[in-house]
Amino acid sequence: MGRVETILDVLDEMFPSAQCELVHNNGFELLVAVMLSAQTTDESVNKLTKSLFKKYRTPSDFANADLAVLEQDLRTIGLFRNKAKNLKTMAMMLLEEYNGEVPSSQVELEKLPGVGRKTANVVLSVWFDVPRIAVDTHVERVSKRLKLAYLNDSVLKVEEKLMRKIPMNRWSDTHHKMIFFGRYHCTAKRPNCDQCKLKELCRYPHI
DNA sequence: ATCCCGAGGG
DNA sequence: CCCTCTGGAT
Repeated sequence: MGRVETILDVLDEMFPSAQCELVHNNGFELLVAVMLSAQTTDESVNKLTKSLFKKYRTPSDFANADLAVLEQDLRTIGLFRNKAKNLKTMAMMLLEEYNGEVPSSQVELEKLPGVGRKTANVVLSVWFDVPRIAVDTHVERVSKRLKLAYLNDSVLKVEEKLMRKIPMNRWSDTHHKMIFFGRYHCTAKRPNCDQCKLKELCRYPHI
């Protein structure tokens, strides 16, 4: 059995139902939650959005918000000043250019402030069901440890290699399984190598 | 390459 | 104390 097949089998067995853990009720809430999740655990994001989405329900609510107030409402997560500014401007752009709707193309999404390739890929994949692999810190670390990419590959290079090696109809679920694997098992610090079924395929501790 | 930046874990 | 968390803009 090939390396990729082995990895997919083990991931299927470990996390049969991995999915997006950011709580959201619509595409706009998902976009906001993903923007908030940069350098922040989704647990912290969910704790925040639980109250945030009661106060800010629509793009208009963010667009019309006083920036200083919005900053204070985001104070419990990292990078809150950047995120407040980006959310307000993003919401204004949705109203002006997209009739208040979240655009469904990569190019349009990446025009929004604070939205880069990773965030756009998550929205496309999770909300619009477009096959994408969003490479975040977990996916990058796991991919490099399991030799699906070289250590000096950029995140874009990692994404290209994953798309080439993994069947397209497996991109979405495998992405989430790699997230879970990285978050709960193959952690950045002190990974659980003892009972890891992928130990033989791994270059750790050399990254 | 560097900055932004709070919460949680070890 | 230090490191990490589903990054993006400059």
